[in-house]
Parts: sequence; structure tokens; C-alpha cells
Amino acid sequence: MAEKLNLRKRKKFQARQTILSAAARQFELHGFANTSIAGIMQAAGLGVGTFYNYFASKEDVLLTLAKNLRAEVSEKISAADELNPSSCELLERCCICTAKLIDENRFILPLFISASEHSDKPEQIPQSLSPGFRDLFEDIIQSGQLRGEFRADVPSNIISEMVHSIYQTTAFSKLDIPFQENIRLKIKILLDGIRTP
Amino acid sequence: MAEKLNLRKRKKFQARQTILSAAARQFELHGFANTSIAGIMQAAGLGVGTFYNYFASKEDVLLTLAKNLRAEVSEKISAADELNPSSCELLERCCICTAKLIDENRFILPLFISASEHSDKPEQIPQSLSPGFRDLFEDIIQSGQLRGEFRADVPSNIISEMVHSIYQTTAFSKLDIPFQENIRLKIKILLDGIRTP
Amino acid sequence: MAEKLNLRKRKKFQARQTILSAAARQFELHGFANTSIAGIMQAAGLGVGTFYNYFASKEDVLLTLAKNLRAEVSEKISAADELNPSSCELLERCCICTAKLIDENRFILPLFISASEHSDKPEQIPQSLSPGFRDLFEDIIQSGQLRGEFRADVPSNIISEMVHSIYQTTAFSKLDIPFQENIRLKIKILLDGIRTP
Amino acid sequence: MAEKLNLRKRKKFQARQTILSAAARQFELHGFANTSIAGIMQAAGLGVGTFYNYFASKEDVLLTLAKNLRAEVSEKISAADELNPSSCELLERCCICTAKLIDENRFILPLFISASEHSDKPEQIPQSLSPGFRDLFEDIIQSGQLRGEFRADVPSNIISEMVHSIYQTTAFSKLDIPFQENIRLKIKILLDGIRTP
DNA sequence: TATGAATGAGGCTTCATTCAT
DNA sequence: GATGAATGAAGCCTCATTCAT
Repeated sequence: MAEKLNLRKRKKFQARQTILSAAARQFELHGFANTSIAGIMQAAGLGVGTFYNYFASKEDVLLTLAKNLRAEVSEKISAADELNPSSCELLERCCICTAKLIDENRFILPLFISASEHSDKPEQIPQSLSPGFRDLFEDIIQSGQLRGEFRADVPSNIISEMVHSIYQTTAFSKLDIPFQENIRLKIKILLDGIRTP
Repeated sequence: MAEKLNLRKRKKFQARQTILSAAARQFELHGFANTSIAGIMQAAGLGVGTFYNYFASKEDVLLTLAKNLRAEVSEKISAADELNPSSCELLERCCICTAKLIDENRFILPLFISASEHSDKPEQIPQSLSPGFRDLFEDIIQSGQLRGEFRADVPSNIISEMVHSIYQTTAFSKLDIPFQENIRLKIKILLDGIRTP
Repeated sequence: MAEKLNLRKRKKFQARQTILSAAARQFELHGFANTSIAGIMQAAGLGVGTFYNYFASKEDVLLTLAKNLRAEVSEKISAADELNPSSCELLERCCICTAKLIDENRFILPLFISASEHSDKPEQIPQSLSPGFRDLFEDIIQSGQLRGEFRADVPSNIISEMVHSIYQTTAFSKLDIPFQENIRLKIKILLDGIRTP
Repeated sequence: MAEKLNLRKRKKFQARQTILSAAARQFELHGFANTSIAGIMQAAGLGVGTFYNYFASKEDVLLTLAKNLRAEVSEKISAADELNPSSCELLERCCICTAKLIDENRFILPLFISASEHSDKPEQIPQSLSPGFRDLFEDIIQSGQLRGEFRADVPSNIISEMVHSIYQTTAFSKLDIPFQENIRLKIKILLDGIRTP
């Protein structure tokens, strides 16, 4: 009986995952706006109606994808933090590993940006992800400022917004430079710009 | 006869402007995707069909708005350039005045970013504006690198992409800091990050 | 489960048929160009959107109707052919029974002719039906020429085009003569014109 | 003053002709349904509004074109008739010269056929042209029947409808045979089919 | 008489969402 | 829980026709 329930739960969980992956793939291929729920479910090999057993809307799917990503990034940062590095090193390291994760889920960030523009229900989106990511870095920057490692004449939220912006737009970059390398160079500039002499 | 033509042409020009403004206002209020042509024309106080006497599509309108803006920015930069300032000063000055112009047309840049995501015809858009703006700054940065004012260990196109990214995302900023001030601070960081000692 | 599927499929099939009939009726009443998809679906007692679950366009419906008709004609000809009649008899018989079928689906042939004129997508149409019908008769005529029953100084494709033309235009006829009788008389003339002494 | 009026009349006449030719060209190129009034007037190098100074509708233009053609054919027949030939010769001759004229205005006949199908106002069309042409031949056929040259067991209107049908469909022919030759062959069959022994 | 900008009805098509099976 | 056919609102776009100049 317990197994039966578990089996069911596992099955349900799998269907959810299937939909998430299919959605991710479709978003990546055609963009958020040009992906229809029917399209996602066809790619997932499931019926259209099934979608609504797991998600409330396309926005909901995107949100979930984004949350998953954010959780992963957060975890990595925590890990890095345990080594008690300088804020500078920590920020750099975090930026690098975030870049790596984003690179593997390239479509999410840009989608997220535009999703709020797109959808009929923008209110469902912007609060959750963007700030989510921003917060992760803001902590590091604030403590860097407190320690005197980072300039304090610019508010920390401006700086973290700037970090954020680097990810956002680099995800769109058409330059002939690998994503992670691109990020690395920009972060280098930023670090040189905020490091106290 | 000539006057007659002129009168007509003037009227036509005005109608065009009316539509452009109305579109801008609607885009700003509801976003690009959530603005319908019917909505634009209603705001313009004109019939729906009239739209197609002037523009081929919503994308076309956006493109026009963007081109206009770019032209203005370009002009300001040329003006600033005539004073033969240092690259550093020039870049700063240009960034400031660009910020001002964008501030007055706040909706365009973000819209532009997401427009290619949205529309069924993304191919019509991305080539023209985004690179357009980027190029304006790239020239300044390149010559700064040549003069030895800016670091050369980071390609100029990465730097200009970074400038670009500042505008893009700051236009979205939810921080409680005025747009132009926000830009100014970020540009300060960037300049400190790329200026050679 | 299998029954469930069957039930669904049966229903789907029926809906398809309903749409086809409704379309046929509307085409007959108002002509192809003057029939809107909304009109068809209203006549079918179904929602507008449902149309696109079954057909891609009005042209698609017409094509389907035409294919169905052609298949029926083809079948009748095969049946007649099995009696090994003279080419002359065979042609006459086929023409008569084709007339009967067309009479029962009067609107298709004329519509088909003009459909390629009408639609924005004429390329989708002409290949399939017109030649389709012509071919059916061309075989008979060719073998009649080989057997020496029909004159050979006029190419077979001209003759079959002529047969075809009789159907096309008679379908439009405003004369006060029943369709099938009209066809019969014209075929008589044609047969007398191509029969070898 | 009289000259002035004449000048005006001539000018007016010319504009009319310009529109007619432009319309003919557009009909031929794009088909009746796919030709817009704006398109015609652009091709004519005149303003859209001007159209309505000369014609009531697209149908009206087509009608005029057709009438002109019919008048020409009629004239040729009258000329041929004055030689007092046999009905058979007369019919053949007329058919040949009609073929020539139609060949030079190839688009009209087919357009005419489909026009009644197309337009929102089919009632404006069918009476005038189709019968118009048919009548021309019906006279010849009737007198041929009276003289005993043509079979009388088929009503003359059926025969003339058959003649008519040959023109209609041959104008559409995709066969690799020149129009006039194609017509000639079919008329030969028809004549052999209706000639009394 | 010539013009062409303005109009809006009308057609096509997409798609999120529901609901009976 | 899974399904997918049905739905209709909503958007896009075309074009015949009008009317002020």
C-alpha cells in the first residue's frame, strides 16, 4: 500500500519533471511567448489537459524552472562561503559558478526578463526570481563593504543590480565569445571598479 | 496645388506622429506584447485600418521609435565629440546624456530587448537597434584603448556590451533610485574598472 | 479503454463529417469565396475554433470534398470496366455515372474550378482534382484509340480535356434542362465526333 | 468651347481606358479575386478615388472588358456571314476567329466564369457575358439545324453551350498545345459530332 | 474631376482553458 | 489522474468605399 502510494507519487513526480524539461526545451527553441502549452505537452508526449494537473499556467512553469536554478546557485554559494574567503574572492568565485549554472540553463534568465513583459499576468512573475538572484549577491557585497574591501560610495543594491545585469544581457550576447569567458571578463572589470585600493 | 500637397503631407505626417506617440504611451503603460493595434489606434483617436496606412506592424512602430531615439543619441555624441575631450570624459558625458534621453523614452529600451522574444517575426528587429546603440559606444571605447586610457586586456566589444547592459537592466530597475543617478553610479564603477592607472 | 478510444474516434469522425457537410451546404448556397469559416461552423453547430482541429483552411475542406468525390467516380469506373465493354460503351457509361455523382455534389466541380482563382493559396489546389478527374477519362480514351474505336488524329489529352470541359460548364448551365440529360446529350455529340466510322 | 469640351471628353475617355488596361493586366497577373482596386489604380498611375468616377465596382470593370470583347467577336461574325457560307463553314470560321480574339484577351473568359462565384454581388454578372457569347453561336447553329446541316435531335442551346464550354475550359488548359490549335481540334470533333451525314 | 487618407466591417487564425469520458 | 476535443475571446490584417480638399 505504501509502495503503491510511493509508486504513484513517483509517477506523478516524473510527469512533472517531464513537463518541466519539455517546457525548458521548447522555451529554449522558440522563446517563451512563442511556446504554447499544447506545444509543450506534445513535446512531453502527454495530453494537453494533463498540463493543468501540475501547473497553473506557462508562467508557473517558468517560475518553477527559475526557482530550481536559484536553489542550485544558492547552494553553491553556501558551499563557497564555508571556506571563509575574502569578499572579493567569494564574489568572483560565486560569479563564476553562477555563470556555469546559467550556462547550462541558458534560456531561463533571458526568458525571465521578458516574461514579465509578455504575459497577461506579469504580476505573477517579477518579484520572485530577479530579486531572488540579486539577493544572493547583495549579501556578499554588503559584507564586502562592511569589511572595507568594496567601495562604499555606491549603494550595495546598485552594485548587485549591476552584477545581475551582466548575467541578463550576456545571456543574450551575440558576440563570438563563450558565455562563461564573457562573464569572467565583465566581472573582472566590475571587481576592479569596486575594489578599494 | 503645391500648398494643397503640403497641407496633405503635413496632415499625414501629423497622423504618423500621433500614432507613434500613442503607441509609445501604450507600450509604456501595458508593455509591447499586451498592446494591441486596436488599442494604439483607439488611444490615437483614429480608425484601426488607418494604422496600416503608416506602419506594417507593431514591430515596425517599435523599430521606428527606436531608430528615432538612436538618431538623437548619435547626434548628442557627435556634439560632445567636437570638444575633443579625453575618452574617459567623452564616455562619461555620452553615458550621462544617453541616460537622459532614454529616461525620457524609458519604455523603448526594455521593450526592444523583449520584442525579439515576443513577436512572431523576431527577425525584423534585433539587427537594428541593439547593435545600433552598442556601436555608438564601441567607437569611443576603441579609441580609448588605442590612446591607452582604457585597459586593453578586455576586448572593446565586451566593454560596450557591458555599457549596453547597464542601460538595459537599469531601465527595469525597481530600486528606489532615480534612473539617471542609477546609471551615473554604475558608469562610475565601470569607468574605474576600465581606466588604466 | 479501447472502447473509450473508439468512442472518441467515432465522435471525432462524426464531427469531421458534420463540418464537411456543413461546408458543402454553405459552398453550394453561397459559393466558395462567400462562405466564411465562421459561417460553416455556425451551420455545423460547432465553435469556430473547432474548425482548426480538423482542417487547416477552407481550401483544405474543398480539397477533401473533391478527393472524396473523385474516389467515388474512380470506383464506379473500375466496376464498369470489369464487364469488358467496348471503349465507346465504357466511356458513355462512365460519363453517365460520373454525371450522376456530380449531380449529387453539384457545387464541387464549379467551385473547384474557381477555387484556384480565389484563394490566397491557389498553389494548394489545382494539381489534385482537375487532373485527377481528367486522368480517369484519359485512360479510357487512349485505349479506345489503340483499339481503333476512336479517331487518332486528335490527341487523347485534348479529347479528355473536352470531356472534362463538358462537366465543368454544364455544372454552371442555366438552361432549363436537367443536368444529367444535358450531359448525356453533349456526350452523345462528342462520341459521334470521335467514333471511327 | 466645343474643343474644350472635346478635350475634356477625350481626357476622360483616356483615363477610362487607362483604368481598363491596368485592370486587365492586373486580372491577368493576379486573378480577379486577388486584384484590389487600389492595385488597379496604382498600376494605372491614378488615385484610388478616381476609380469611382468611372466604374461602380470591380465587377463593373470586368463586365466592360467582356462587353468590349463580345462586340469585337460579334463584328467579325457579321463580316463572315456576309459571304453566305454553309452553316458548317460559318461556324468553323467564327470559332477560329473567336479563338484568335480570346487568345489575345485570354484572361477575360476564365475570369468571367469565376467572377460570378467570387464576388459579393454575383447577381451583377452572369446574365450579360456568358449568354452574350452563347447567343452569337446559337444563331448560327439554329439556322444550321433549319437548313438540315446540323443534327436536330439535340437542342441548339445545348450545342452552343458546348461550344461555349470549349472556349471556357481551353482558356484554362495546361496542355502543351497552343490555344488556337487546341480550340481548332475540339471544334473539329464537335462539328463531326453535329454534322448530318 | 482627381486625390488619397480614413474608415471599420469582416475574415482568418491562435491558444489558454474547460470538461466529459 | 489522463486525455484531447470543444470553445470563443482576442488579435491581426485587408480592402471597398467615402469624403474633404
